[in-house]
Amino acid sequence: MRIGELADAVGVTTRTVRHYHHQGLLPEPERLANGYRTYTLRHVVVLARIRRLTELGLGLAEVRDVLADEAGKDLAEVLEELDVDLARQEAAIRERRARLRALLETEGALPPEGPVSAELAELFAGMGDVSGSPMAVRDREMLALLESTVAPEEREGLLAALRDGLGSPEAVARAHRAYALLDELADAGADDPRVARAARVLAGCLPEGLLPEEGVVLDPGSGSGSGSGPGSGSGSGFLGALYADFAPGQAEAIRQAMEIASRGRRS
Amino acid sequence: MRIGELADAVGVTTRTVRHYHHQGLLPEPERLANGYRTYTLRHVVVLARIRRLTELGLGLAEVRDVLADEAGKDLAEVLEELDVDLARQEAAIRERRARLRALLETEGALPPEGPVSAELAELFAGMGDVSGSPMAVRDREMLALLESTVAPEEREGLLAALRDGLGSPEAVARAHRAYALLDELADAGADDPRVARAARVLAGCLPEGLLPEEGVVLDPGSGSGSGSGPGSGSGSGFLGALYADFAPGQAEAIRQAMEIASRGRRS
DNA sequence: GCTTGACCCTGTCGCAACGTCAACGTCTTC
DNA sequence: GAAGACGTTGACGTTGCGACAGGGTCAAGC
Repeated sequence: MRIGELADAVGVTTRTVRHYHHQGLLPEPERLANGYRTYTLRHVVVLARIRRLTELGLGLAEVRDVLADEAGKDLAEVLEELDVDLARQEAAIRERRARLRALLETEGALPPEGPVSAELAELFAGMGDVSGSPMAVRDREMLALLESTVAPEEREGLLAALRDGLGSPEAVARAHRAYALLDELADAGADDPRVARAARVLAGCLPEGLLPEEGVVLDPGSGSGSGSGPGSGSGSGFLGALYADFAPGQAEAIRQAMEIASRGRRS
Repeated sequence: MRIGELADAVGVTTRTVRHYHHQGLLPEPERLANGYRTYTLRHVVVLARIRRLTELGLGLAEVRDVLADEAGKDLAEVLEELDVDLARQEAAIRERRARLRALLETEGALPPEGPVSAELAELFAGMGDVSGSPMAVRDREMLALLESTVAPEEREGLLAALRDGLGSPEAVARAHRAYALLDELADAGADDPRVARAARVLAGCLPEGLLPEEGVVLDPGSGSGSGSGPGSGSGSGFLGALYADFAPGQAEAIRQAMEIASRGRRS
């Protein structure tokens, strides 16, 4: 038998056969004078065994081990752990599919800020179209980001805080006003006279639990979230980038708003 | 923000970030005088979006397309076909796991000739331990091979034929006798006087439907199985290798047995 | 001023299981 | 003697990074 016949007999390509030779799975057969490999029935049997194993999902290295150990016994072990592995993969795929279906079935879960959870999509929908307000767009991006980076148990708190802050039509209207005022500060300095008013309106929108000092961690990736030191200002890291992304007037308004809100909480 | 901070914020490695740069998924940010990349909030947002997409199972190329198209619309299409793809993967894994469990739960399905179906394992078990007979061992290997290479609809016929030929204790005993006689011919020539007797006993074991002229195709991989020409003897291909693997006396006995069996069928 | 350690840079190899040329020899057949 | 189907070795491409190698840069402590 030559290589093509062997390959046909077992239903693989000649490339595969040669690959198995190269990997030491299938012994190299005798060669004819012209260099052609000549296979025997033994090779067909072994190749078919290799295929049965690979089709179960074993890697070639595992197949080699199984073949070398010349015993059916620890094949069982390999298959057991393979089953565990496949179970994990299956679970992973199912979870992905579940999320996929949730995304596809939820109206509004797919737009520009990328896929978000059904819950967040609902909150976004409640705010209506915000494409006219850069601040609102940025905010939605931030929320999408936070949702995906925050630990699962904190995620629920985040969503609760948002529902708290956007639950009523009046709250939504307040939020829109705040966004509008901040948008107006797009090229204002920190000392702009409009800053104070924007800060006051914004403070009225900040839901409890979203202040950086407590509740939901605003700095994804900071892990256990130990206090980031006193007066962690705008120097570095995520919060730094957050503030750096705002115009000076906007940043100032936000800082003031947070101060107002946290004073309100203390009282 | 520097690359490590960005990576921490989104929960990936710096290597991943650089990889995304290289693949054009994430735009290269400004560089500091020392060559360090300095990221902004925009990059965090985009990186998080990339992650959300990859975690759904999208490939980087698809993510790039989705990001470039700057629309949520055909994201839905991509996700739809991704779902189809995942469904196929999930089905494949489930089937493998089903086969795995069948193997692990079937006593005797794993020994030396490799994993075989539960049905075939049962037939093997019915024959008892054959490790003392090279012919029987070879035969089992052949059957394992055939089972795995034959088309599914022919497989049932093969198993039926085997059950037919090994169904009764007497049939099994006959088979053992035939194996023993063939084993004795291991180094006999084609003209050995014992050949005729072995052929007669063997002919009594051959189940109908296993003769090469009809029924189950003995040549796996020959596909539609058009007649392999007149007098397809021992020249080439699978059947050639099959006969080449026997000692001359054995091959002759088998040939005679098949002739006897097919004469018996014609009458 | 020097070391140490924690960062950053670019570039390359490795991984799994083959597919896919490339460039060439060989066998058969018309 | 030329075509067409086969065989040979060898090398690169695929996916999403991990793991080096072989360097700079920067802050802190001696």
